[in-house]
Order: sequence, then C-alpha cells, then structure tokens
Amino acid sequence: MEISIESKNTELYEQLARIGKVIVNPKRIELLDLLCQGERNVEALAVTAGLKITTASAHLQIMRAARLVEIRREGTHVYYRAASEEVCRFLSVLGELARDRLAEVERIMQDIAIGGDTERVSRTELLNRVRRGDVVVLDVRPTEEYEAGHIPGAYSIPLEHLEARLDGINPNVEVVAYCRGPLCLLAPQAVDILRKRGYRARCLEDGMPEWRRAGLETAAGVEDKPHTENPAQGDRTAKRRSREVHTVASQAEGGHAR
Amino acid sequence: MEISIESKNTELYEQLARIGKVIVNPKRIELLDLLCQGERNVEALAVTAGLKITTASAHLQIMRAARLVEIRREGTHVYYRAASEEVCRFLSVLGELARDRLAEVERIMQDIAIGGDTERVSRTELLNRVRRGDVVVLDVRPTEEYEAGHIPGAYSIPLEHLEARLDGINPNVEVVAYCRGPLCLLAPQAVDILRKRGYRARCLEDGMPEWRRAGLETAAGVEDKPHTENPAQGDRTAKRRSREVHTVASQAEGGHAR
DNA sequence: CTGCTATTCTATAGATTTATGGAAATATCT
DNA sequence: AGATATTTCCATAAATCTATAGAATAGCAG
Repeated sequence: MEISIESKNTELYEQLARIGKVIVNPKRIELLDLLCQGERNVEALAVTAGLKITTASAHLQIMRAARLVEIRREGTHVYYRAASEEVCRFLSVLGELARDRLAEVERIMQDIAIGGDTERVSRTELLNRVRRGDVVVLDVRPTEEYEAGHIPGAYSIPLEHLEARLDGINPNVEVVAYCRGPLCLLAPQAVDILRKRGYRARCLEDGMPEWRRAGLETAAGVEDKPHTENPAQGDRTAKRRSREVHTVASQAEGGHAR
Repeated sequence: MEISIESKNTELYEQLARIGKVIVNPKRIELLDLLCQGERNVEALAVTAGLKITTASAHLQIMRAARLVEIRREGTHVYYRAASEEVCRFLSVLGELARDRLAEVERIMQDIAIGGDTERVSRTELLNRVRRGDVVVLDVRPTEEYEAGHIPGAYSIPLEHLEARLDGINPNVEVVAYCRGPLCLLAPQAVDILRKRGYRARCLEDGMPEWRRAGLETAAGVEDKPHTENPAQGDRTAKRRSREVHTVASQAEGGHAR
C-alpha cells in the first residue's frame, strides 16, 4: 500500500545530514557563529575567519544550500545572516553538547580561565545590578558586532583595545564582560586582563545570542558615550562613530535595561 | 603574552566539528536515533539500519570517537548506547531545526500524515486522560525498544503488526500512538491506518526520548497484558514474552502514570 | 559603453570519507 | 586447547570534500 516507508525514512535522515554537512567543517562553524552576532558581507567574514574570499564564498554557499543562512543584496555587496533564531539556538546546543561530552573543550575553557574561578554572572543578576548601577558592562566583541546589537548600556571595548582603555574604567565597580557566547574566549580573556590590573571582573553567562534569545532588550548602533557624568540624550540608533568611552562612571542609571 | 588566542579558538571549532562529523552521515544519525531509544548490540543496529556489520561497526567507532556513544561489554556482545541525555536532546534540536529550515522535511512529514490534521496530543493531556481512562496508548516501535523503556500502561504493537491486531483495540476510545520522536514516521503511519479503520486516533507530540527527558515516568520490560478485563498483578520488569495484547479494555486505571 | 568592485562559478590537485571484503582479536563453550 | 561467535582492524576502490587560482557575472560610477 505504502510506496516505501523505508525510503521516506532514509530521505528524512538525509535531510538532517544536510545540516550536519555545515557543522562538519570548523570554519563553517566559525562563520555561523559570526553570523549569529549579526549580518556581514563576504569579505568581512573571510577576513575575520582567516579565509580567502573564494573559500569563504564556497563555505557560505554550502551553508545557504542547507538553508542555515540567508542573504541580502545591497548594491554589489552581499550580506549574509543566520536564517533564524533557531539556527543560533542550535549552535548553542551544539556548544553545550561539546562541553558536556568532550573533555578537550572543557580543558580549553580552563586554559583560558586562568584567573581561577569560572563563576559567571547570570542575566537576571546583571539586569538587577545594572539597575542599581553597581556594575559596568563591557562588550568586548569587535565593533561591528557591537553595533549590530548589544546589551543596552554596555560599553564597546573590543578585546584588543582593552589594555589601552583601562584607565577609563572605574576600579571601584565590578566589571562584567560578555562576548559571543559560552564558548567564546573574548570575555574570559578580558576578565583575565582586568583582574591582573586589580579590577573585580567576571564574565556574563553565555553571550549576546543567548541574551537576545532570552527575550531581553538589545540596543543597536553606537550609544554615544552612555552613562557619562552628564547622561545626555537618546538617539540610540545613530550610526555616528564615537568609539571611545571617555569616562566610565560608576553611575549607571536604569531606563534602557528593561 | 598569550601563546595564541587564535589557535585556541580554532581548536575549539575543531572540537565542535568532531560532533558535526557524526551527523554528516545519514546512517550515523539513524544509528544515533536508534540508540536514543535504548541500548543495542552491533548486529541488531546493523540489521535495523540496513548496514553490513563491518560498516555499522565503523560508524559506531566514529560516534565513539566523538564521545556521543558509549559501550558496555557483555560476553562477546558489545552494547552501544547514547552517552547521555544531552546527546538525545541534541538530536531533537537537530530535528526541530531541520523541520524549521528545510521545507523538504516538512513535505515528507505531510506526505505521511495523509489523514489530514497533524494535531498531536500533548504529554500533559495524555497523562490526564490516561488517568481518566478514556484513551488507549500505543507504542508502535519495535518490541526491543518498547522493552528498553516505554510509557507506563502503553501497549506494544509494532507498526508491522498493527493491522493484524486491530480487533483487540476498543473502537470507542481514542487511540494515541507514539514512537521515537517528532521525526519518526511510525506513529503517524499507525494513526493513518487506525483512522482508515474508523478509529479516532492521534499522535503524541514527540516520542519516547522527549517523554523521558521531560522527567516523566517510564516502564521497562514487558507489561504482561496490562489493563485486561482482570487487571492482575505487577511484575513489571519481567522479561517474559507475552507480545500479544489480547484485550484492550477502555479501563486504564491510574497508578503508574505519575 | 567602460572600467571597477564584490561575489560567484569552474576546474583541479590533494586529502578525506565511505562501504566492504578479509584478517585479526576477544570471549565463550566444549 | 580447539571451535565458534561477535566485533574490530586493515586495505582498498570509488566517491566526496577542501582550498584555491582564474574566469565569469552583476551592480555602480563615470
């Protein structure tokens, strides 16, 4: 009666394997992770992941064939992005699984978190403390990713500029750094640097994609000098450059964070 | 100062790709799905997945290298099992992602669910109704999987025997069938058959692994003639064969379900 | 139209994966 | 110990994947 149950089932597993094909290659996982931070064009992705453009493009085609990423054309540029939240969630689950199963992953995480304790700040704790103003939130991802979406009130200090800007950070307040997610090494490194300089610092649990997925508010673009001595105005989506955080006051008044 | 952040990061993605390697091959996904139902030895897995023993063994070695499965030796047999619940959860998420992103998957599901509506019964609804006794629960997976763990009170009628045993099922009660999970085709097919014969029938949402993961009670081994006209005794873990469900009464008294 | 730029397509050499026979290893049973 | 059964290891041919150079394509600015 049925044509072939067997073949339907085989076909189903073949479809699942299409997704496997994306995550069988480390560079593709890296690209996907990047795309979960926000959209990017081919060249930017290639540079960040350390690939030749043609190679990056080839990888992206494969990811597109698996429908995990989508594109938006703008003039001669092609911007790639994760096809849905579900894709980023999958990546998180993959990370959790790897951490659960592969001792090597845990070891790498430990190698980085030299500072000792790996305790992280929960999202709810962060929200509360931001509202009380007794914490400084640091987004240590590249500027592009910060601009594509960040925790409201967070300062953008990409890891490579952290040492140079340390003196702008109030040493009397605990610093909470965050980055791309639980497997991203940027925030743990930032915390390590901060602690060596005498700051109290911890990482946020997870990173930006998980924050967004938790339904919490995000801000886009540049926040011009948020939380300076004189709080100033809104215009939160402005794209004006103002990369420097001149003053980092201990006063973080609520308002945007929820 | 740091030896190489870059290399640490690359190494991390390489670790994630180890897991990707498992799910890049459809047969390995099938094996993993099978293992999420319960442990099995190499030969049983090979037969069920339609593989030569050596091929199956090779696949299993790869899965073992990725730490997604573990073994238990018993005499000359080697029993494989999913290494943790996390593994099965990952497989579920993969399925959800595939269904979300790949139209082909949705199409296949529709092809099977010819009966029209694809509405499924939730776990909580099922629990309530089992307690009220106005539902018959059918486990349509192979007997081995039923014995490795099933919903308490469910009857084991592997799909291929369903037609032959239809007359044992009370036509006045709705039937709820379940199988391996949301992408498994056994239960939808069972429902199709049942409806054609005039039964009211629906699928359970998801399947056995999700049920277990939800923390709900499971039973192992053979339930000898549960819920017959004379309810009889316990001895729920007995391994005695008693595959036939002679009478399927509408009376499903509570007690085991929760 | 003519460059110019960003991206994709095509071709290819080298590496990897797959399925599978046949040998080897391991445990059990006489 | 020898025979048997289950599983893994080894070798191999065919298929696939990877990175990349070079050519082709498409939007944009003159």
